[in-house]
Amino acid sequence: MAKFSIDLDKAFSALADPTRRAIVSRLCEGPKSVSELSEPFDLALPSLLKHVRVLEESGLVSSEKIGRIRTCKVDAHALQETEAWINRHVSIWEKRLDRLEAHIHRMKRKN
Amino acid sequence: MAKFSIDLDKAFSALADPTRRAIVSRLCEGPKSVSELSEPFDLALPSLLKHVRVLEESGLVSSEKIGRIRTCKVDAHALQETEAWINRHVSIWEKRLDRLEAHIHRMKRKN
DNA sequence: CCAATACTTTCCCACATGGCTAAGTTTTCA
DNA sequence: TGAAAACTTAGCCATGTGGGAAAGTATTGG
Repeated sequence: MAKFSIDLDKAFSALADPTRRAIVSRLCEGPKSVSELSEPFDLALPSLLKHVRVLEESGLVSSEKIGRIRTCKVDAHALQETEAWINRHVSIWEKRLDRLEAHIHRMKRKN
Repeated sequence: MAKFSIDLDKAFSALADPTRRAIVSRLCEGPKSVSELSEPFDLALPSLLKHVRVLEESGLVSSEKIGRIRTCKVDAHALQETEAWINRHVSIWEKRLDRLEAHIHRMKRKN
């Protein structure tokens, strides 16, 4: 099976921070420069930039610098992969939950 | 709107650790005691216990101590809530991605 | 060509996290 | 009752994370 091109550890921990979830949400509205991105946050630029770097490392966001402006955008491909993984994982959980419930049911019968 | 009873920050950061994802997976097979849980891991008991505590704080796992044995299990309710949130969020992302793609499409036309 | 703009780098700090060992505590069983 | 089992607590350590200020580096626009 093909290896994941996204890293779950990195994806989950990237999304564990509310500021970063907000950044992803804003970028879903359309690409933005670093300073545009920083507007709604009460954060110094270097701090915001760190969040952007974390999101880039996770593969959820990508950016390109043209002239003096770095434009950031959501990486549609990575998002779709994340979504695909989530769907798969949720279905695994569902199956296991069914088993768990069946197990609990059996236990109750025995009492 | 009703407040979430699970905390996204905590849920995501709980799942960001591979050991904790493995614990959740094992618990999906059925409830387990702390020492049963620890078997496949090369971890001292207190370290494993810390992971369990993190999962409990996130609401994904619950446990009960009877006698000297603490039995841990996946919290089906919290899992379903997490799943529900994920589904909702993915659909928000999809809508926004559509908008993003439409935006890119418009940009391309202008060139 | 020089000032303003837009990052970027380089530190620094406080606190959280993940690991450990050692020393409890509480139950259970012989 | 007294040792073994199953956690639990306390404390230590190294590393990672999220925040900042200050100074540096390109790129413009006038």
